[in-house]
Amino acid sequence: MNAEIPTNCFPAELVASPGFLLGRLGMSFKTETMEEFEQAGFSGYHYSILALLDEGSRKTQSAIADALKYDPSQLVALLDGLEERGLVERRRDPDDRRRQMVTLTPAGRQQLASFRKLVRKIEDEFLAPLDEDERAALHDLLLRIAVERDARFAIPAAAPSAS
Amino acid sequence: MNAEIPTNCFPAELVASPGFLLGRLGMSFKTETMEEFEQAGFSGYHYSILALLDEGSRKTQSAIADALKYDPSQLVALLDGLEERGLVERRRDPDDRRRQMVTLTPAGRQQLASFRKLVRKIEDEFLAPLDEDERAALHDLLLRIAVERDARFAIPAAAPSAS
DNA sequence: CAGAATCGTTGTCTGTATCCACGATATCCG
DNA sequence: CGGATATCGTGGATACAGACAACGATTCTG
Repeated sequence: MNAEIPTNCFPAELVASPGFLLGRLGMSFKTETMEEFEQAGFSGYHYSILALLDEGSRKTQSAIADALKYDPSQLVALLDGLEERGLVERRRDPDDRRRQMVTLTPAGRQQLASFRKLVRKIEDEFLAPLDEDERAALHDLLLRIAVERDARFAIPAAAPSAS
Repeated sequence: MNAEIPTNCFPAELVASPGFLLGRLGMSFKTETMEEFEQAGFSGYHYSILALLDEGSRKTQSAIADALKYDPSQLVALLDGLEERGLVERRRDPDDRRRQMVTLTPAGRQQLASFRKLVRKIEDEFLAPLDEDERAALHDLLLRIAVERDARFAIPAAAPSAS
């Protein structure tokens, strides 16, 4: 009858579910972002770390791991990568020599700016079918869900009116 | 120093990004769903397969794999699990004995109903902070992005009374 | 000062997805 | 009709990230 309904389409009942779409699109976005970052020799995790460091100046590794919900052992390798490229510095906290204080270097800040540009590009492509208002609406809806589920999403009011 | 900004919160610049929220929430939803299904002795993939079979009656394994973007070898194990429980049947297509025609059994249909209830529950909890209209708005926005990115999301017109 | 706790680090381990090779069957083409 | 080639489902091997546990160094507690 209709060659228009190729067998290869999703079950309508799944497509009708916001959760399913959320899962698929979220995964999709994450994958794409990761690919773009890897193509640049980094991972999305690196960006998150740099962004975090840019806000609160000095952080210990456990603070970073805690904020981003990364496994501490995972964080070691990530910071190694960043340090090798001179984007962050690790120094022992003189007050507590168990701790490593991680700080952003000027080169790190520069790299962060580059990351931001990349992320904006990816996001812009991804949200292409939506206009400005719709993107804002989407963000609002998602944020409300997120905050409900994890207090870490709550904006500290001091947000620098990004974009 | 500032108890107001607990160190364990996300960078504002990430929270301000719809893409970041999408990725996090999508992953979160997927994980939760998977946990719930595993707790019932299944995986989310099983649900997708059953839902797909419920729509187009007879499907070959490659058609399923193609529609759901599963690896064929992955599908084997999934169908094994479903078949062991008597939820689907595999029969050689007499017209092409290479093919396995997979069909839903009555028990499979029953299990599918149970899955639907479970999914509805999970989704309802997840979207708790949103009312009906907002959920619809969210779904609409996500769907538009999804369709743009993958034609398989296009609804075959036979779905709601729309069209 | 002794014991317990914390921090960063290393190594391991498990589960998952991806990729490849195989037997069976079907199609194509001489 | 027959041999080469392609497709389908299957099983096995591989690669890989994420979770977990053990360790030295340091600090805190009593």
